[in-house]
Amino acid sequence: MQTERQRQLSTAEERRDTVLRTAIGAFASRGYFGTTTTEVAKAAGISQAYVYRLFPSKEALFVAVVEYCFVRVRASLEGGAAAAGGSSPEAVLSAMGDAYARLISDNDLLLVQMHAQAAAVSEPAIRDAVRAGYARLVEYVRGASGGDDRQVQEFFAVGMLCHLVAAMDADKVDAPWTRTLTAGIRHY
Amino acid sequence: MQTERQRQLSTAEERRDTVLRTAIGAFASRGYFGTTTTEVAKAAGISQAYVYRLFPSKEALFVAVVEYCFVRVRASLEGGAAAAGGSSPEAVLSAMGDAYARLISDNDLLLVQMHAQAAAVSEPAIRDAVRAGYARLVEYVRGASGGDDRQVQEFFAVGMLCHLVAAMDADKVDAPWTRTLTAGIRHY
DNA sequence: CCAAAGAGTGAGTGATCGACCACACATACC
DNA sequence: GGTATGTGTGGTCGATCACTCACTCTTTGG
Repeated sequence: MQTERQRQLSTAEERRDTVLRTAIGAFASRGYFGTTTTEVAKAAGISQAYVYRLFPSKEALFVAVVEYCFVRVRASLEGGAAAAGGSSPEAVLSAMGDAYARLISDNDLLLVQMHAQAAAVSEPAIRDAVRAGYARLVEYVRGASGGDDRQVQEFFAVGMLCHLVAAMDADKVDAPWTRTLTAGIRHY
Repeated sequence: MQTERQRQLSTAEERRDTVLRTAIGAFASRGYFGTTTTEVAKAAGISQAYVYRLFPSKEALFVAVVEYCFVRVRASLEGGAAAAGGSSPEAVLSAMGDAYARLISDNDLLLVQMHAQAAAVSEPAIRDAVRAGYARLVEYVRGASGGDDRQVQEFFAVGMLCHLVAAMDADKVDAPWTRTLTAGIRHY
């Protein structure tokens, strides 16, 4: 029987995609400095040595993960904007916020963003990636929503507040101060 | 000549203070995971071994640094509130924001805060310190300003936006998106 | 069927990490 | 002066880090 032989090995391109997807979970808890390439390899189901076949360095790997996160965030905002149609800036921004809240109901994406910002201070390559990511994000939000500077700024300020809430797991604490910080922030 | 013999050795308490002050600069760029105890020791002018005489572990040291940062932030806000007298919530919050902006004109304090938030995800002791710090800060801002939930939340949201701006060194980039994010944010 | 190219790994490399100990020196107290 | 206590360091520990190399197995194409 001449059955169509199934491939056992993935192509390098497929593996790179797998690594990018799974590395988000690996980097989420301990960030760039605190996460080892062994942990990334384990999450992707490959050997640590092969990580270095797919990416030239840990830094390049992390930068690729960060860029991948920005792509997903942007795709999520596009979905939100599309759902809102061409209505008022307030409505579009609200729909975007809602889509973003759904995207990060699993916190990993958000945590990687936060760790990337922290690592951006000392690692120029990461800083460039974060800058480029936010540059595209800000301009996209401005264009798609039609909001003014103040509205766009508030949109990102609230997003940053989400980072703080998620990092502290403030949802788990029932107190006046957490209710103040999380007021009006959607959570799925 | 019986001159008053000068002490050559510091007391452990003085050394601990020195370490806390200087460790802010050490932890600022690479955070909890990325900063070595050797770097902390060098910044304080003592041997790495002695760091472990003064603090039981790297984690306990970092927690102490974070708590020290919160104390300084709170003192700064108190100064701002005092300068504003007992005027309207908006005026007090503005004065606090101004005092805070002066405090972090040197970015180290702000960067440590950001790194602490990031490390809080995986290190329970750090998370507790960050939670406690923000709990006190939120309640203090609420009480001293007399602002409502929305005003207090916005105060901290803008603060978080400051973190992002500082991490990316967005001031150094002259572009529409950086102007949007940094609009109205004081900087000394 | 065979050879070139690609996928994938075990077993390391030197360097560096957090932590620790034995020991030297300074101070305080009697 | 002597001794108990506190300040401070050099040297080193096992573990672990990012990264590399030699090698095996699979797939492709003629």
